[in-house]
Amino acid sequence: MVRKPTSKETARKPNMREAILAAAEELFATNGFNAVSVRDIAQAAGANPGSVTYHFKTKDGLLLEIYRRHCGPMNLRRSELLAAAKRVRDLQDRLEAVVRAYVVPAFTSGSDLAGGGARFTRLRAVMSAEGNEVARKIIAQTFDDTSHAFIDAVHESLPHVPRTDIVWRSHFLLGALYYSLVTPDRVSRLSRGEADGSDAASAIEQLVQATVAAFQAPALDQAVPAKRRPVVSSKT
Amino acid sequence: MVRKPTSKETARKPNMREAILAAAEELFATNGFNAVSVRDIAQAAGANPGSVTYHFKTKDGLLLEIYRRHCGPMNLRRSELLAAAKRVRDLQDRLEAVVRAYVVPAFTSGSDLAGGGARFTRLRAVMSAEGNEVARKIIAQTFDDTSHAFIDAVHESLPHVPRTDIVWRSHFLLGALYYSLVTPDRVSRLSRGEADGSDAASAIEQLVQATVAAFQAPALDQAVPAKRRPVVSSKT
DNA sequence: ATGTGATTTGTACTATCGTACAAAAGATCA
DNA sequence: TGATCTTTTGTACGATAGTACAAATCACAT
Repeated sequence: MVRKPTSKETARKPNMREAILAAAEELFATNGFNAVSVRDIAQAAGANPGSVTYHFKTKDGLLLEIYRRHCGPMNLRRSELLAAAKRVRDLQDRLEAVVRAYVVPAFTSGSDLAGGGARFTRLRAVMSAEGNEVARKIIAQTFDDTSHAFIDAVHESLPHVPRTDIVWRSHFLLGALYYSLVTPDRVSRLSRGEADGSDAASAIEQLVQATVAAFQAPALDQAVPAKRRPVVSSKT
Repeated sequence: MVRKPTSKETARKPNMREAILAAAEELFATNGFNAVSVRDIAQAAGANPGSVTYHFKTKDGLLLEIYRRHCGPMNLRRSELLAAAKRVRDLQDRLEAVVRAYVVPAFTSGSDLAGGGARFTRLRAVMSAEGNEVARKIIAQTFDDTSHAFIDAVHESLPHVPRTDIVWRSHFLLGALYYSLVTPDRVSRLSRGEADGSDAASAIEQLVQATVAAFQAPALDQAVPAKRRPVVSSKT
């Protein structure tokens, strides 16, 4: 409707397919999958609803393509950073480098996809929360390898911590990472404006620092030696 | 149970209202708000779709009532546990008790609502991820007080850590907490069966231990060079 | 310029959504 | 019992969902 029969020189539409992907990514990441209609996406991309069907066949197909578009580059970037991190000699520094190799690609773009890192990570967070079927399949078969590699690398830096504990803590890391991208405003609010939750650099530094410390916590087995128990007693 | 006396005040029938609430809570928590239809809820509760409208007027009203049902008891429980935790003398033990006061009510039932703790927390996680409007309003005005009280309590145990850092780390804690309830299977999978992600006791212990360590991490200020003060720029 | 294949548009179809509302069924008490 | 209030049922309505598809339009090699 807003279409203007201007000359072809002015605003040349580079690629409608890309516009649809970008719009869908943004809308899915902020509102969830089911809350966004194909018409919403088309409108945001300045396209026709039928165009979405043409390029991606179904709404699920569109989501699938978004994943396909990002998974490769992000995992590649993680592998590179992880490989580099493993070459750090000092164990303490290596741990931090390993954590950073996991965190940084999630916040920043890992390829030519403009600023896609944080947006795609947020998308994954939302799809994960919604229990989206399409997402779950891809995630499990695409990211588990990376996660295992990450866990192993952390374990190498912390041989005295049981692998189980490391799995838990890396799980917490991912949850914290997701949540930081989902509701950054909460950080700003709770800090009474002293911190900006949507500042990626701050988020990364804070997350890396906190996570390294969490990984370095004593193993759980010997940490609960029957001394502590008093406060948690009440139960229903 | 099968009392004979009739009093208009007490509700003791096979309450359909309760069944609808429980079914909605479960379905929303696992599939998100928009993916679940009123008819799905009615069917799961063994009720008629019209019954949902009768009791809760709208779908939003149903979600609202779920929140109303849980917020009070959970915050009350947290306040009690936090008050008890603050009486712990040893600073190290107190910090752990404070964290536990925040974590435990999220995993376990805080009232007579059967096993509602974890389910409701998961619901909150999902609504948060979906950016649900109804949820956001209630959350901000109901949980921010609790969060501030928690942050202050942590800060008292760690006076040398800037409040901003504590806000970030408590934010990470909530993210980790949410994610543990959203995809517990991931923990089981990544640990190759050695850990059970859906075991609340393990999750609590792991989360408390990791979080205490994260809170105790050195302050960030000296870890990050200058170049701070980016101020909140208007975002999209 | 023209033909050809790729893309975009407009529209229509069916299914399902949230919600409304009248009638049926229970419950309560004079 | 019959009157009255509460709850449940059944059904219907308008809106919107995902998708299909033919017509219109565009890009470009010839």
